Amino acid sequence: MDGTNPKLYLGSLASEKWSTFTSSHGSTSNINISPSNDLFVNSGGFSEGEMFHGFAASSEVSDHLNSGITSSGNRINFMGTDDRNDEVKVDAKQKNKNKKQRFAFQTKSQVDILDDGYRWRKYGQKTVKNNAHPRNYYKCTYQGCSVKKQVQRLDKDETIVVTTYEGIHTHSIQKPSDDFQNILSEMKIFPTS
DNA sequence: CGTCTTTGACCCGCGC
DNA sequence: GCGCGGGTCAAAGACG
Repeated sequence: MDGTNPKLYLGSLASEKWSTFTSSHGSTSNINISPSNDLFVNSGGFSEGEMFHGFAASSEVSDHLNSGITSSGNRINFMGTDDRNDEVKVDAKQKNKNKKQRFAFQTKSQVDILDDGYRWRKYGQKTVKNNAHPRNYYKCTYQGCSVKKQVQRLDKDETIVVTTYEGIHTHSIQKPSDDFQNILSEMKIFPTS
């Protein structure tokens, strides 16, 4: 529409230091973050055949993600969604609880909310630790659909908005957004070197 | 009026 | 068990 449209962020966050994520056991980690600066995905990936905002949860995507994770034993490198630098521990119990599908990405944008074609109702706002900017909570307004999303700016770089989706929509999109489709189509998943 | 936002209260898991 | 951090509820208000 105009110059305020969100743009895919292709900056240099990947060069920043990584944190260490330690799970109490094996393979399916709670947080799987691609080191690429424009996209990160967490919570165990997607199931075959599911669609998420035009992202096919294909094995191809999963493979890319898996190959993008440096894993040795229980240790997985990631870059925190909330800019934490500390060590985070997650046990098996918590992992099973957090089984919801999660999907997050960063955009460089002046506006917090980007039109993704769905209707959202804001139901909360919280100030989070170590971040001057509040986190906003939204829920899909479609009846029976319980998809949520969180929107938050990075503390270090307030031009960057982190949007985290949780869940899979039980319905089709009502008002397709060309802007958002463009963003998705520009996204790439880079394997870790 | 219907719809969405604001905002303090409430709740809950976790670490000390 | 208590406090903290983070997620949600819901009453009241804003706005078309």
